[in-house]
Amino acid sequence: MGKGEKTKKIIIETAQKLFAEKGYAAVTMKDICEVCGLSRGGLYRHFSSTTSIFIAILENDIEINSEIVSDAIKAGTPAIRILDGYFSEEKAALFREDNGFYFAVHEFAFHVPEQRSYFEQRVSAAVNLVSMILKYGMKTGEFRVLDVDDVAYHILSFWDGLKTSSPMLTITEEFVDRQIHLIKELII
Amino acid sequence: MGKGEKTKKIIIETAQKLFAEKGYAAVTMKDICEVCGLSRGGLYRHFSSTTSIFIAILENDIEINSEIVSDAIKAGTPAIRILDGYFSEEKAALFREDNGFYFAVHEFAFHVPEQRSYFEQRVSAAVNLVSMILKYGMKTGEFRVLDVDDVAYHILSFWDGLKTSSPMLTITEEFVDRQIHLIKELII
Amino acid sequence: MGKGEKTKKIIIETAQKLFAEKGYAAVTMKDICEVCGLSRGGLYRHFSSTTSIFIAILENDIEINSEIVSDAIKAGTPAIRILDGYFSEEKAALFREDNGFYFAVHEFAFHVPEQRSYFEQRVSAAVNLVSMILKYGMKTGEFRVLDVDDVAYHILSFWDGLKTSSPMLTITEEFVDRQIHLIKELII
Amino acid sequence: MGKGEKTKKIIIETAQKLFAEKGYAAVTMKDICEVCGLSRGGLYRHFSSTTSIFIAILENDIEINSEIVSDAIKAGTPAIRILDGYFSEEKAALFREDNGFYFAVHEFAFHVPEQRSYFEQRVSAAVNLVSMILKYGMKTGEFRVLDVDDVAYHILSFWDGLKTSSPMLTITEEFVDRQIHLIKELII
DNA sequence: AATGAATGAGCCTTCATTCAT
DNA sequence: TATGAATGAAGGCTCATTCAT
Repeated sequence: MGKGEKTKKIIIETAQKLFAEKGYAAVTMKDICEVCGLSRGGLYRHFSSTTSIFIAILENDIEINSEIVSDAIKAGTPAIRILDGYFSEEKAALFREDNGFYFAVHEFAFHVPEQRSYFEQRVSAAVNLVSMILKYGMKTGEFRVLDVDDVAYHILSFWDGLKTSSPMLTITEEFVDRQIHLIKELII
Repeated sequence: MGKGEKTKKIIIETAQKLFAEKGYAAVTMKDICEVCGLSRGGLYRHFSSTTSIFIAILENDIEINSEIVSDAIKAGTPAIRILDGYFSEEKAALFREDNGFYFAVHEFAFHVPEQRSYFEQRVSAAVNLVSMILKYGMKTGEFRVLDVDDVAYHILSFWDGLKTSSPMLTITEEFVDRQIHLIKELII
Repeated sequence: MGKGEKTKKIIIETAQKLFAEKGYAAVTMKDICEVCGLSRGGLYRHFSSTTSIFIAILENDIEINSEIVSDAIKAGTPAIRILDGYFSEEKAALFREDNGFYFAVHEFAFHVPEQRSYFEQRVSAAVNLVSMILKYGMKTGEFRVLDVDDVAYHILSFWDGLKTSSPMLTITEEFVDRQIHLIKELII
Repeated sequence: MGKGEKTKKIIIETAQKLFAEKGYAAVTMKDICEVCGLSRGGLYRHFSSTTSIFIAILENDIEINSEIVSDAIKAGTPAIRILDGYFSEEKAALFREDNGFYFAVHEFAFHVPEQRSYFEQRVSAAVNLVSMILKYGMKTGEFRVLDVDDVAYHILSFWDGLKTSSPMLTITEEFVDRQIHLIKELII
């Protein structure tokens, strides 16, 4: 990896933390310079705007959950186990310190309409993931839902609401566990 | 209402539309001057920052649903009818043009931590409202839920996710109707 | 004249001197702030670029020679006298301290192609002026030229060359007088 | 010619076109890097500023007209023929695409006073050239002028005005031919 | 109450210039 | 010789904020 690539990687990783902390709109190029320990000109050599940095973060931040899930399905893991895995990851995300990045993604999509495709991709990827698990659970006879896609979207939307608000609310683990329990009742 | 009060009202109403359109962070005092047709000094006579204007909007925007619901309960309206009313209002909000204001409220809460109480109040008021309906439905025997508060929060979080993302996604009426149907199955 | 108008006038007049001194391309908004004793924001309230300031100067700098000449013609002043008057003004311009403004106008026309109309107007106005004098002199029998327009353009081009180079060369009064004498021989 | 010399030559030639197109003041080292296909460091190895590059261009661009003219005189070519040759070269320059370089030279002289000697040399070389032709024409009895130097400077100044403005004005060949004709009448 | 002129701070952006490789 | 990463200074531009009118 060349020197330029290394710097780019540092920028992407450091900036992501900053966006998680301050949201999308409040971050300036100057802020990013500071946290990266780079001069103005040095940062501009690699990125010309916060928008382009954010896009680079999104491209770098592709979730690989999908593979984990399809591998588990191939391996014959019980659907409920896979679902639990998914839920515990989502739960963990709620309590991670970079918890605010999820909100920043929403803010980015709101403020930069021409880049909404990234947002839409994330949403549909997530819906597909949940759908995949549900369909598999239907096949194994573990789950019983009326319309897989609707339920998948419902679950997604629920998590979305929770994750978007979590930086602003005090949420306890027990509370999240009860919510997870509730969803599981809905589909079993 | 004195002239000052009138101007204040105009500012609050006009600015709310602007926040709905551009979100919280992107709106400047200058923007508000322009849409209100006021000069800089004129606006500052009434408000000293976008934050204070946003707070005034929030205070002005207190939802009166609560009364409608409690009145309906007193009147002995079937719980399912009340719930349907609530849902159709939420649905309507998704397709209103000021659809983005809901997102702006989240942005405000994220960026102005010291004012999160407004956000928390809104959330808890909404949870209480749904709780009230659910409890009433339990009493009338129309609904059957395990834990009223958990379900209320679940429903809230679902709507929250939907409303927060709706400005960025294309959502159809049929889709929302199916989601509402799904929730109703969950509690009946 | 309102306060804004006054400030605008000050900017136009002060900036013209600066352009005369430094040329068009080398002048920055910051420079103009400094010479005008205005803050950045204060200057930007009135003009958004050096280009717009330069245009305002050009609009303000319309030469009124044309009227002087036509008045003189109406009054029956000998053509040679009118021509002498024109030449002595041009000569004076060569030795004035704002001598460089003429070059700045050329620079402006070169660097801002979309605004060349101002340059073309100046050139054709000047040609017309000289033409007018020559035609009058032909009528009074004082001058004898083959083609009035060609000679007018020739004279203009000569002065243009002199004026454009004068800030960079050391030119003496005697030299200019001899050149004027030469032109007069050409047309008499 | 070593590799360094070759690169230097490329820079000088490529940069001259750029100066002809954009003038002196608007060209940056970065621009020159780009048109030369050189990196920043690569360019700086040879030249340390746009000024030094411009000077190198001027040194490289010494006109050899003088020799052509003196050779023609030695060969006994009629003065009018030599003058015509000079004029047609000047005319050609007006319609060449690097037409703007002449203006760039003026700009350079205006903005870099400490290097005006190059400008002065060019002017006096040109005056001398025309003087030489005129004197020769006087000797052969072809021309009749009062003061050779004054007329030479007059002619020069006329061309200078034309060449300096030509990038900004639309000039036709017929127009230039008529102007040349006019000058010839002046001296014959 | 309201206007709009002015200030000054702060971010954006582009370069000239240097330097390790 | 040449590359391209990095610095830092300079100028552009926008705003929040104040103030005389």
